[in-house]
Parts: sequence; structure tokens; C-alpha cells
Amino acid sequence: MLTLAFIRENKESILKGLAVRNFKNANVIIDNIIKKDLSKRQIKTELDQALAESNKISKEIGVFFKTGEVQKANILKEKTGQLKQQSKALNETLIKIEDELNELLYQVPNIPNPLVPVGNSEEDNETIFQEGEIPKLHEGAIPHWELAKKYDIIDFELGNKITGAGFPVYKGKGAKLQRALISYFLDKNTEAGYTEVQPPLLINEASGIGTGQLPDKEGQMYHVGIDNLYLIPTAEVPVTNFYRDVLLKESDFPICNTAYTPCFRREAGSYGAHVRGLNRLHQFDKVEIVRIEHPEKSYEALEGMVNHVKGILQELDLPYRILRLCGGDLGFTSALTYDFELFSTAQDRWLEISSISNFETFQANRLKLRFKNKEGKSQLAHTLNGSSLALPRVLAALLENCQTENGIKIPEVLQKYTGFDMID
RNA sequence: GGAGAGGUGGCCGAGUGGCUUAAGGCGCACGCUUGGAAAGCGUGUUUAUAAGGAAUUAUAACAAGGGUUCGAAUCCCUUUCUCUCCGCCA
Repeated sequence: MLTLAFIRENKESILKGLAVRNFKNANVIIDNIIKKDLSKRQIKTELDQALAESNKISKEIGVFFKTGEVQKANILKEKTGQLKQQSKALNETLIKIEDELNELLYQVPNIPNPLVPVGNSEEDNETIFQEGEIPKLHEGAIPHWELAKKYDIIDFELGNKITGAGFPVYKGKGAKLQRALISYFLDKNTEAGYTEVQPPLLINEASGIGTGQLPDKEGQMYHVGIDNLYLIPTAEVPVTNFYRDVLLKESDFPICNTAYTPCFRREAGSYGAHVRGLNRLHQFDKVEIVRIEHPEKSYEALEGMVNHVKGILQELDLPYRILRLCGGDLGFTSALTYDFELFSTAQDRWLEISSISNFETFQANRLKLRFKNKEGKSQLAHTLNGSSLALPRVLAALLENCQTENGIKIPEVLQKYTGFDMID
């Protein structure tokens, strides 16, 4: 969420930014926040004064009791009684205002970077780069869900039987290819300076709030009620939360982590042809990169992450493009997002396989992730993350684009991980 | 899961109702000392919020939340985590 100080001082540019997102009622909400912030501060001052007075008198009472002047002490006791009531009332008001304020703040999305194009939907996203040749498939080429069946490498029905739709079972060379992709992605990331971590796959409430999944989006996550834990929708959540309530030194930057985890998403409301096969799953594997950066370096870092993922796709030799998301398609917490899409030839459509974002201080504010700056003051850090990469759609595009009449040809960089060069 | 013991600052550790934001030590920073270093000596060393131009001041925080009291690190309740023993277990 945005900080109050930022809202107080940048009302006009915030309203402009929210307009890029087509955010409704921005004016009303921001004005309300500013008004509530003002009264919050007034009440806080009043409360502090009442408490200070009360503390002072309590000390005097202590002295009177010591010296045996009980009567004098009792007179003062009455006085503190009043003050106590007063401060109790003030405190209740303060808590109420703070709650209301937070509720309002939770509604306000991040302010888009000036590069973000105006737009309503994914049609308005800007394609900024495209590379790789779209292969000409042989006669009778088929989509990945049919290939999966033909070569018996993914069993959707079996997953359906033991869990439900969206939980496929990978088999044989399919399972091995998954493992190969994970290892390959992790190796690429660690080579680029990311530290590999293995986080828990379940998170508590505080972590969900830290990265913004809670309180609004609990419907997207699987919830283990008995222990009040949530299955992670992405490694971003546990890994970014490593740094919740942390005060860093400037010399700690940059912090670069990478993690492979399964991801669990309820995807409530998704259906239709576009969710067929591997296109949208409830459980899928993903290798994530997460960075914590000095505010002055975060956009450099974002560019670095984009170039890094580019490098991977070039090695895989798959046709991809990079989009700069428009205001309407930009995630709630993001200031600037680049999406990577692979072209799935047999489906004749682009599949999103990575989303790389700079959240600036939006997550850090909730996380209370700060660092001591040169002036010795604590300042919010910037957080970034991106996929490198999400497996199912990479697999889908790979199967479809690399299919030949004799089988599926494994990209060369993966062969040392798979131990085979053909699925047939 | 059962029984017991605990949770105090960056770390160790004292502290069972007021003079404790917190002794003492370690660490760290700066200064003095020194040919240089170590030792020694001195000073400083949490965070958040509010007020102020600033120095600063006030409030809050001793696992978390609530309660008793004029006053709570200290007493009571709830939750949580850690350790020890027992049970179960990959």
C-alpha cells in the first residue's frame, strides 16, 4: 500500500497515476484518506498529552505514598481517573480511525510508472520486443493435450481421479522433462547471481497480508482451516516475506533470491477452451526470482531481470515476445510489469509464461521492509519479482513447437538435464 | 498429543508494583592514548508515531493480545513460540 506521507504530498500525481489504471472514485477515496489522516494526527497529539499528564501525576502519587501523605495522593487519584477515561475514549477513536484509514489504503493500487501505457485491457498492452521464428509445423500437428496423450507423458484424467481437474500427473519422460526444466532454470538463475532458496509451501496470515494476497484475495488461495495456513500461490509470497519486518543496511543490496516451488491457485471462475490442457492449472511448478533493491537501483534491476529471462528463452530457441502491461492490465501492487509470452503454434495463440514487476515501495510498506540510508534514517526498500519461468505453458509451447512427425525434439540446452533428445 | 521450564535491547544477562527504556557485560561507532597496533580510558549505540525549521520533546513497545492498578517487564487471563522429558513418527 501507499504511505500516508506520500499521499499527503503527492495528491495530484497520484490522481493522474490512478487515471492511467481507470481506477474509479480515486478523488473521493484520496480526499477521504487525507481527511482521516489529519484527524488521526490531531487525536494522536491529544492522546499523547493526556497520557503524559497522567504519567506525571502517577509519579507524584508514588512520592506521596512514600512520604505517607495519603490524603494528597487520594486527591490526585481522582484526577487520574478522569484522565484515564479521556485517554481511553481518545484511544478508541484513534483505533477506529486507523482501521478505517487502513481499509481505504488497501483499496488504492500502486501508482503506475510513467512508462505504463493508458489502456483498459490486454489488447492495449504494448509489445516492445519479439524474437524467435514461429515454426512451420508438419501436416497433422496437434495441440499439447493431444501430444501428452499420444506419448503418454501427462495424464490429466488420472490427476482428475485422485484430486480433481487442474491437477495433472506427469509420467515418464514428461516427469523427467519437468525436472529438467526446473534444474535448468535454477542453474541459469544461480549463474546470474541469484541465491537458491527452498521456502515453505504454506504460509500464515501475516505473510499473506505482507505481500498483498490478504485481506482481499483469500478466495484465490487454498486455505488449510484447521491450522489457518494458506498454500502458496507463488514463491513470491514466502520468499518476499523473508524480509518482512527487516531493517537492512545499504550494503545488503542487492538481495537476489531464486526458488522453485509448486504453486497452488484456486482460479475460481476460470473455464472454457483457454484453460484446456496445461493452459491453466490449480497446481503448477514455477521457478521464481525475487529481488530487494535500493530505490535508486530498482529499475536497473527490473531491466536486468527482463534481459535475464530473454537469455533463457533465446537458449531454448522458442518464439516469444515481451509486453509492457497497460494501466488496465497492470496488477494491483505493481508499478511496472513486463510479461513474457511464448507462441503456441498448434493453438495459434500467445501464452503468458512470465511476469516481471517492480513494486517499488508498495509491498515494502506493508512488509515493513526498510533499510538505513546514508543519513541514518530508515527508508522503504523496493521489491521486485518475476517468473523464470512458469513450467506448464513453457512445456505446452515446447511440446507443440518442437513436435515433428517422429516425435518431440528436446531443445539442445535441456538434453544434458533430460538425458534424452526425443520424446517418441 | 501429555508433563514441566522459559521468551527482556544487535548478542549474553540482571530485574517479583513507582526512582527501569531497562543494571552489568559483549559487540559496534567515534574520540583520547600509541611510533603503529592491542590493551586502557572517555563518549555514544532500538524502533514507530506525533509536535517542531531544527536541536529536541512527548507517547508507545520487555513474545502477542486483553485485564487488575493512580502506576505493570514485574500480578491475572488468552494466544503463540522455544527448550527438556514422555508418546507418536519419515
